[in-house]
Amino acid sequence: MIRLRFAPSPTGNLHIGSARTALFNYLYAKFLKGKFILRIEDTDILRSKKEYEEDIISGLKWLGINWDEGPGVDSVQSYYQLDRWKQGIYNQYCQQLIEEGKAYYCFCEQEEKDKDPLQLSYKYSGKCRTLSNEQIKENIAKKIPYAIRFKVCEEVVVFRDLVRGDISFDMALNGDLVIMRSDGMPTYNFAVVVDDMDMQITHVIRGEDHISNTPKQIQIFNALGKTPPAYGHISMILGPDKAKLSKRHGAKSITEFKNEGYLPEALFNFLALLGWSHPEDKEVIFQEDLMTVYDMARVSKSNSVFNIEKLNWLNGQYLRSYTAEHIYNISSEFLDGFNKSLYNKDQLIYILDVIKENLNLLSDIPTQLAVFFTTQVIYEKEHVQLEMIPMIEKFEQGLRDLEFTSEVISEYTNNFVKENNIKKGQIFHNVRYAVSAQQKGPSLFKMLQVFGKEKVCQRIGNYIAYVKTCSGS
RNA sequence: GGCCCCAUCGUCUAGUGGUUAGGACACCAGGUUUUCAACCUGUAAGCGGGGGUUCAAUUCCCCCUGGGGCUGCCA
Repeated sequence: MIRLRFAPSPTGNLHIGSARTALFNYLYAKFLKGKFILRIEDTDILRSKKEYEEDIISGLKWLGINWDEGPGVDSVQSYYQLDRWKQGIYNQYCQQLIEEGKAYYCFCEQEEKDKDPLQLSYKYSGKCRTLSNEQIKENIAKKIPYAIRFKVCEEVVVFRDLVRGDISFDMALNGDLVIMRSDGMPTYNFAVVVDDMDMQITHVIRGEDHISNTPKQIQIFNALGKTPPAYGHISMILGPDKAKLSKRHGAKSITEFKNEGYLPEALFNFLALLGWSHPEDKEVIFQEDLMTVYDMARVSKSNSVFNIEKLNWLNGQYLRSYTAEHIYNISSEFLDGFNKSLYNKDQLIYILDVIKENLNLLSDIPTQLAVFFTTQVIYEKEHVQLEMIPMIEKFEQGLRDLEFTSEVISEYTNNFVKENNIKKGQIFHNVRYAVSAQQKGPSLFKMLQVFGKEKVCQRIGNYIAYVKTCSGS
């Protein structure tokens, strides 16, 4: 059975980098027809917060990344490390290692390494490795705080990375590592191993920043008598300055993308393309299709810069492919600011259909919509064309007898232009300005239809009056 | 400092010894359009440097350079 997992620590919101890691695991699990598991690594009690956990969970759900096992899914076991710690799981395995002589009590004080920046290569001496049972008992009796260290084997560890091939580390360069802190909590490297082992994880896809943790985890797996999973390390996402995208470097949370009007499908698609490519170079790919082709063999090794322009384009592709009704259904928060009594639902959907082509983000809606809701049009002298006034007056008169649909108005306008021998653009421009005081905007006839005859004629009248006042006649 | 990873247009990438080095975003030009956008067409733009191996290197090896990561009783 194939089992992959995403194991975030709730010490921050779900940001673009960890969302991508989750997505790669999810997609690869689906590609292999396996299970995808969500596990919360909350052993850092100081920095973990419930609100972050909620943000991560809701962010994943919003993106459409669903887990087969994990929080919110019925199960006998917990997928929170804190719970598992309370059940004594880590302690049990730790005890096993101590008994087998593979781990030991360490009474050394916590190292302070930040004094001398040049002396960075620090390695624990292994001082407590050789403590006798008596000394250990004595120290415990004296209530000297202790941690448990894992005896690192001084060997070369080689593993075959799913995306990079063979990677080797000389473990003689590492000191023994702490697996249980003096406060009784397991450290990351120990807890992941225990959990991945217990949960029978077969493949671990994670960020490149974990490469150097891998040999340590492999040794712990071996010490526990289990085979480690396959590891695949994906590249990092970089900011426009090519620095690692982190919270302080403008790594936006998924919630922010949502609030800014991005569609989950588009973000999902975009993230899948960041460090992976479709065998046929496709760019717009739906989730269901991704699941059938998402092979790790097509994951690229180098870091990638986050390119917001492409995300915007992709978002527009998705948005424009939707019906106006669907857009209406998903954009309520961007519609909230508008006076609902002005139009009914059907009219609003019609308006959305009119402005749809101008949309990249859901958040573009308010700007595009504004012209339909303004009650006051304020003209400016410099945009006025006095010489066109007689023509506009005539145009407006003809409008009064029309059935007020965009098709009819369009036909009328075409004939009007022909009969009066004027340029199309002139009439369009002036009418647009008269009814909206804007130089540009949505398709004119559709806009007129939405406004309705009464409002259109009234505004044109106002405009004519304004121009006449301006000209001082 | 030590260890590890990486290196194709501005950006995301295809490419696994012989290609006119392909696509996408952005850009620029043209078309279409009442405007803006969208859309269509086209242009421009790239293998970091130096050594090898080979009849032949973007592709394989080494060095340099550059970028990134790790070097915690954080994850």
